[in-house]
Amino acid sequence: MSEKDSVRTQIVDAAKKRFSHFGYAKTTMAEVASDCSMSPGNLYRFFPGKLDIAEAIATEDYQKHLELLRKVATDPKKPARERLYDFFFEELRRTFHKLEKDPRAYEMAVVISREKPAFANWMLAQEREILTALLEDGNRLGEFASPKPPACAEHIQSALMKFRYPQLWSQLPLPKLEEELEGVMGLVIDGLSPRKHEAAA
Amino acid sequence: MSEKDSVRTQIVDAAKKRFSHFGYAKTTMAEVASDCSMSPGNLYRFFPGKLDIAEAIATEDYQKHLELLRKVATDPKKPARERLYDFFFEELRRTFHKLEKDPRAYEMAVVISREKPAFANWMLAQEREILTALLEDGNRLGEFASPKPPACAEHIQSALMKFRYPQLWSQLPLPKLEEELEGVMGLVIDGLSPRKHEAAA
DNA sequence: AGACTGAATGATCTGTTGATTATTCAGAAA
DNA sequence: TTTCTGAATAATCAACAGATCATTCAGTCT
Repeated sequence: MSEKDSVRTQIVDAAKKRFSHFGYAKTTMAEVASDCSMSPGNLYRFFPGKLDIAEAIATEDYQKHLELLRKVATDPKKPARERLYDFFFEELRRTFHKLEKDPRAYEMAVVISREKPAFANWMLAQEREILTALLEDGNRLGEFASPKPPACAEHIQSALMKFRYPQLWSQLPLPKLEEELEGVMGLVIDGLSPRKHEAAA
Repeated sequence: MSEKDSVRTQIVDAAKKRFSHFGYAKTTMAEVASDCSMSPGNLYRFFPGKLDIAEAIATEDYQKHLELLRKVATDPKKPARERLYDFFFEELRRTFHKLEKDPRAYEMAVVISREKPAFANWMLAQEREILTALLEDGNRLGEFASPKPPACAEHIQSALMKFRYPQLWSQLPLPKLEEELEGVMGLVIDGLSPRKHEAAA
């Protein structure tokens, strides 16, 4: 199976080069196969289809991002509230830069989320797991008072949806988006209701 | 000028019938003109183009919705918090029903928001005005503690963006959406942070 | 003059034809 | 037997022609 895995990564690497250079639509399976010195038919022994190669690339890339998010969410030097901010700012900045300057990445994002909606759901679920742990941690530290962290994580994701696909919603520049994210997170964390005394920092 | 206005409404009415019966794309200016017993060219003395007729229809329709929202937001029998809930539930339900059962309305919404992005901004701004007044009222009643109502209204709109275009984001059924809206609004109003004492109802 | 018409214009849509290309699979190679 | 090939298939895409339609405007009517 290690043999198979190595062929898989060879295919993924070849496809990655092609996709990022010429775009998803403009690269053919025959080209990827030829880059790997194999026949087009052989690709299908490793992937069900072209789209699944793209998904493998996206998954690999997203895993790196997830690792960073996990690091941000568990930084022992910072209070939970700050980690929550960092989490979503990291999210916004990554997406923005990735889609802003790289039309190839944008193309792939569009194709994958159209043809593989489950992938987007999987990403949300991955992050929700991190978020849930962060909320539980915040509860433990007395910084948050969230009765049902998993549901709450979902609500936070809903509230910040706009910042997850920044260029889909608005053509706002990054600084403006950051300003708005700041404001919305302030609401989510502190709410509209008055406090009788200052909340714990 | 009253003469002109009456012709305008005649045109809008004819277009409304055609659009809702056959769809925006499938009705021609010639048909609308003929329904009004006038030549196609004459339409352009009253509207710059076809899209502007659609915009006039949408505006008229939206005004009714706005009136209802204003009523909801200022209901003297209810606390501000409840009015805020009602406001966004009303918004969600209207959009959902309108776009759900009427593919013509959906088509027009798509066309207008693609070709006239300013229109969507105008709608947001209208609602933001109502929302700002509601927040100020809530502050006055001691129910809210919003330092800058106009900015805060914007943030609330951002957080609830997902519920403004329900079918664009998710294929969730209305009850699921309502449940989620409930959760997000809870967050926005009460926040994640603990309260030392119960907030004012 | 001012209100209107309707033919002319050019942009956009529709349907069709001929590639191109993802995917399959019968069979060759190992 | 298992691994791979590459021709065959079917789906999708690109380009083009013709038709349709939004928009304009020279000219008519009142």
